[in-house]
Amino acid sequence: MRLSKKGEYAVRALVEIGFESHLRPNTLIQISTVAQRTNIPEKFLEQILLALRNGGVLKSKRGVEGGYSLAKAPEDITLGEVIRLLDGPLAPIPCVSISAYEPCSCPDEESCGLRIAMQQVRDAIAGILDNYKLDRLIEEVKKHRATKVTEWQFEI
Amino acid sequence: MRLSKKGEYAVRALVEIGFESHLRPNTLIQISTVAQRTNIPEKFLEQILLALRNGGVLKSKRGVEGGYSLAKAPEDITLGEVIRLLDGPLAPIPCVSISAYEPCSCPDEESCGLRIAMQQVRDAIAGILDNYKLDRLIEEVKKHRATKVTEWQFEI
DNA sequence: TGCAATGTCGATTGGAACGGTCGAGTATGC
DNA sequence: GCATACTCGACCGTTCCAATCGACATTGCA
Repeated sequence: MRLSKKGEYAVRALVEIGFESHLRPNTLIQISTVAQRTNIPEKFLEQILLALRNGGVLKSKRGVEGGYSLAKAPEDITLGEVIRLLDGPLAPIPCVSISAYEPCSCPDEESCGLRIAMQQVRDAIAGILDNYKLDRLIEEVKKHRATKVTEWQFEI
Repeated sequence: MRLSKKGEYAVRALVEIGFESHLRPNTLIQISTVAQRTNIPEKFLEQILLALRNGGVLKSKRGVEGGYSLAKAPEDITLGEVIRLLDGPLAPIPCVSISAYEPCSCPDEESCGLRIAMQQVRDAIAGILDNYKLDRLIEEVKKHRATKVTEWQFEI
């Protein structure tokens, strides 16, 4: 029941990007900057941000003074959306997935007890992650960094 | 957020074994029989049942007329226990795991928004799976098979 | 006692997924 | 036309997964 590094990094990067555009609206932030601040390998982060861009969560601009910014408001980006984009369906087993259903090998799907249990797990996970919006995470970071903004300012 | 085949098979096999000892108390059931009825590759099932045995969920008897049976009452076996035995911790990321905590690479764990969200997911998953007992699954199968017991009887 | 049936266990394998890197290509602004 | 950035595809080592094989230990029974 693990979240992959890609999913983890994606959320962390998005929070950083969202936080930046909260501080300085209408500015772009570069991959290298995000990588430094979040502790994520730069080249790996690259393909994650690209996937987020193709998924419509980020937008980018090339060339000098280029970079990334959110493609929509933080309150319109859910964790569920982000994680699905990088890790695939949330459902623990394909036979309870809505977006990517596939029959399982069990002799009788209807009477499969595991399926009923996993349906509940799926609903619980989706219920949390699809209602967890990016703005909530950014708020959390904002609150926390405000207290140590003086030390933090000089770290760059 | 996937459940492995091992975890999936483990639960399905346990339901079958539990169902058998409900029908015919005090009898043992062999790996080969379970494999046939559940559609699980026999040799793979072998190492799963072994793990369950070492985890105290099953007990076995060797030799002719040997086989497996539950080591405790179905109402004392939870899905959480079984899945943890074969798939490790339920937590999506190690930094929210209780049984296998490990710090994550993020710069500030305390203000990490992802961590807070994942903590909720962890609690939700554990809340469901640790309260889902094997007897509930067996009951489900019993109810369902009762209606077609006549056809089913001659399949063996 | 000896054999066949059965469970136990370790080693191995093929393949996919994961985590990560490299280098060439392309758009942009000055 | 050059520096700066994103884009894209190939690659690589490791780990994990699902599954298999073969050897061995134990037991029941003739």
